[in-house]
Amino acid sequence: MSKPTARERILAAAVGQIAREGIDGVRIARIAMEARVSSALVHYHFETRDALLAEALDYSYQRAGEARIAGEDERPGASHADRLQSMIDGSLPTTPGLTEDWVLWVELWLRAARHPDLRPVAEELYARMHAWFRDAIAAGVKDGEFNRCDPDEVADRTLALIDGYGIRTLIGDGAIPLERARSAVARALAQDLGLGETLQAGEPARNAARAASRPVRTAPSM
Amino acid sequence: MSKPTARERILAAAVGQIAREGIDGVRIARIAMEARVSSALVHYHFETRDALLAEALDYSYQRAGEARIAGEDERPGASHADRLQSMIDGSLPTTPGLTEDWVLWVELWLRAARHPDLRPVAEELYARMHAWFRDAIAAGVKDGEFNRCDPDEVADRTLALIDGYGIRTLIGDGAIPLERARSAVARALAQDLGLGETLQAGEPARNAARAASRPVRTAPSM
DNA sequence: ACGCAAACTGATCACAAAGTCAGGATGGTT
DNA sequence: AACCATCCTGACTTTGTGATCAGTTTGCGT
Repeated sequence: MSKPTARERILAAAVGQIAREGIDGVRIARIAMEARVSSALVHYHFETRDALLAEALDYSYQRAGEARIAGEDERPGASHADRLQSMIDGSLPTTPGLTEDWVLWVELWLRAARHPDLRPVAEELYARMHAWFRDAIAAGVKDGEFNRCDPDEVADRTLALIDGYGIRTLIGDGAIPLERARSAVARALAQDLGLGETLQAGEPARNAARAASRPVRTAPSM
Repeated sequence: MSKPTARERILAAAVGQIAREGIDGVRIARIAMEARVSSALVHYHFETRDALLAEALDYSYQRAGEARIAGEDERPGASHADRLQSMIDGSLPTTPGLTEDWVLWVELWLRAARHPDLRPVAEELYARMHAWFRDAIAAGVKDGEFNRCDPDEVADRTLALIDGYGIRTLIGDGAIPLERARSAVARALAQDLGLGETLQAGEPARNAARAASRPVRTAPSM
């Protein structure tokens, strides 16, 4: 991967521009400039503007989803709680790269809301994330690290919280700082799983009976 | 309001088109057609396309936020839990009108993420929603209907859940049906407030001491 | 060295869409 | 009736941009 081909440069420029300017803001002349090629070459490699955008989005979604999951998937010594925490971190807009992914993700939401034919794309991405969380939670339950619960439901709720808090931080760190979003999601998940206040320093529940006798916390902390 | 002026028809057409086609998809020729005026008149009433769009969005956001809050605000006999529940219903895309509002809302997210100067607009809308939930929760706590908790934090979490589940249903009823989203948000909130499984048939906590000795539920229901 | 296909370019076309302008209709005031 | 301001229109100009095309360069197989 030392010398990216012109085609790859075009694709990369397209992805960057979609994130920065939005799908509708993409201009092939600008892509050409950014990739240091003539705009005619863009049309040589990609039939039409829409085809280029479709391929760029597909490429980006695929890459983002895989990187997120692959990165956190096979970690030998980590506890289930640790894996969940780092997956949450990798799912919130914690880095510039992830923020870019988020913007594309929101763009997909919007288009899917308007064009039903895009919904399968969005649903598949959701399904992948859901499956990851569901399996991680189920595994933790099976190993006695977490309380008994419905992994599907907890996974859904966690995804919703990630999306909700993620959006909020994306819009402006003023409203909800990233760190607060992180801990809020983690704490809610820890609560669902019967851990303490946090995923990281999780005092494992070991058995549901003990958890069942623990008093409910009166306030979600201050 | 029997005879909407041409200016109003133009504005209404703009709002509708933004929701249907997206901000970038708006064509003033089409707006003119829809409002049964010439496209020159659009430019007569609105300096420029951007000015029209800005006014249309502002109008729509203002209206949506106010309608949502005003509708659920002053209800005489309702319990705090009931008011929360109906506010949740009014905040999820439960009707075609609300779905349209949602699409505009997501569009604002996207733009605010890219253009920091739009963030105050988004943050103000969030602040309004947050304040409503915070106050409603605090009032319920004060009256002993809910458990003691940090209203600010519970409000934030509720908003995050609304956004997260709302998006999910917006994208396709296939993934998460609206009804499941509704109950999921309500159940999570009920849990935070120390109620039973649901907001509607809430068994009031009355005092925090009793709530503190209640066992944590082992599973978020099936 | 030759030939040939793939990669690439500058110039240009075609068209959609925002914005302008000169003037016509309408309704109110004196 | 005469006047004027507001509302409104059809026709036109301008611009930005996606797409095309004729032709040039590059690299590779024989």
